[in-house]
Amino acid sequence: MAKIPFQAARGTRDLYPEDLVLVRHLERTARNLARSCGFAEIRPPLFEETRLFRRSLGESSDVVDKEMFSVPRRGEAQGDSYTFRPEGTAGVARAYVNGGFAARAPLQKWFYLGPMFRYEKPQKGRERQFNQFGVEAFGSPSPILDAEVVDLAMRFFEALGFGAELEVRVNTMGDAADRDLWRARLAEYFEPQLEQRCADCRQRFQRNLFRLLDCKQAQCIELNAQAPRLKELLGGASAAHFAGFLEAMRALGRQPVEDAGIVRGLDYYTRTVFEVHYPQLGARSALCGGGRYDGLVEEVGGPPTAAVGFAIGFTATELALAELELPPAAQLADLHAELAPEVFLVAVTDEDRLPLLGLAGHLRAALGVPVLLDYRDKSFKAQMKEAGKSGARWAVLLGPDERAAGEVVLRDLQSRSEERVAQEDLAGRIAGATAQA
RNA sequence: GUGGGUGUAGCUCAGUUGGUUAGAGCACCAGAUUGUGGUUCUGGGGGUCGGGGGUUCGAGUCCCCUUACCCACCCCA
Repeated sequence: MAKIPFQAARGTRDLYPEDLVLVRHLERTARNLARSCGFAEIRPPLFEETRLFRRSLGESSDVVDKEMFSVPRRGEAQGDSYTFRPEGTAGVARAYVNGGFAARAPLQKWFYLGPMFRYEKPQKGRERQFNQFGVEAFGSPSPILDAEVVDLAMRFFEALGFGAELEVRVNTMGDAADRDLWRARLAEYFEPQLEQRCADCRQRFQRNLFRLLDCKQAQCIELNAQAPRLKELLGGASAAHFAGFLEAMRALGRQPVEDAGIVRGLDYYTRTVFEVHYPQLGARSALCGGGRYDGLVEEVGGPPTAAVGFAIGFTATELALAELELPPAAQLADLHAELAPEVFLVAVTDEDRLPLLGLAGHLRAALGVPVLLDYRDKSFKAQMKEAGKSGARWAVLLGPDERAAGEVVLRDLQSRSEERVAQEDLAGRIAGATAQA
């Protein structure tokens, strides 16, 4: 490859107009769906004080341990460093507290769209900057809310065209007390068998006990079969919550798959946790993760507040869509039509260029549609070529004859038919024809 | 952080056992007589063969280093 002085930073990519067609489609789908469920958009800053993430995600999480994009502060006292958000929940919870919602309007259902940052080694389906769609609902411990949140995630993928194989896997992490008990039991159970387990598991035993449960090594899977199950240690309130959640899911017509291996990587989860999978995609089938985090708001300085949410990564979603050949060709063509101009103005001679510029301004103001013309001194014929290639519906031709008569030639580039139209009637004529079609 | 693969025009790739001025398709630009597009034809611009070093009479082709990207592991969206 030729020597290029600069390139996009590792793990980042440029989204060109062509790429944004799909991104906007995802965002539009997310916005419409979220709004229909009563979620309002929120946009917290892209970076926060580092300690917010340390506190909320947990010191031992991989994200905090080695994946943070942090920048030192300068000249501002000895403040904490800043970190570009590796996920959305912590910042949204912080915003909830700062906005004083706990006191004035505790029930809030919010969603966000935007980039997240993790300092990881990039590979397929993983970037250092990636977009997420997430929702967070604060102020209710009701399992009905959990179910509605999960349902929203499912509907997002359904709206994009994912088929009936879409699957939601659920589990419960219990509350803090349940988890302490479970952690102790697991430690007792795992310790004597460490010798027989894989090296990764011996590492995990120190770092994050729960992760031993979703190890993929054959011998570890076997050993996990007899491991103490949280479900059996669950306190009454947590058990009732999980049962209520499953019931609400059924009321929504969902059949969640219970999977004790769903153990999310961040510390803040309590009770309900879930992932949306599309098994057809194999190893990369997880498209969405989320759950309840009743302790987080308090953790970041607010009053005890129940909350539940999820995050969907667009990188994985885009990969999955490509795999499934979605959106279908016809819809994709419609989406790409956004890039095409409506009208392309063509000058027959150089003397027609300035009058055409005036006409362009007039049409843009009157119609509010994209109107293009040539800026490269192309010949009349070349301009026609460009008009055709641009995907414009209409070509408007202006030559000396038309100029003398105060008219233009309006050509329909699809039907190849054309007519002469008075310049003052042009906008109305185009608007009329478009409305008819 | 660990391991593997790849790196030739904007894009997708050819380049024989190392041998003269490095090619194709697509894209781009311009023409194919007088004011009309998407097909076709002709012509054109564009590459220090990722970078550095070495072997050789001679390297895109062999060796070493380096860098970027990709893929897998870890972990996750």
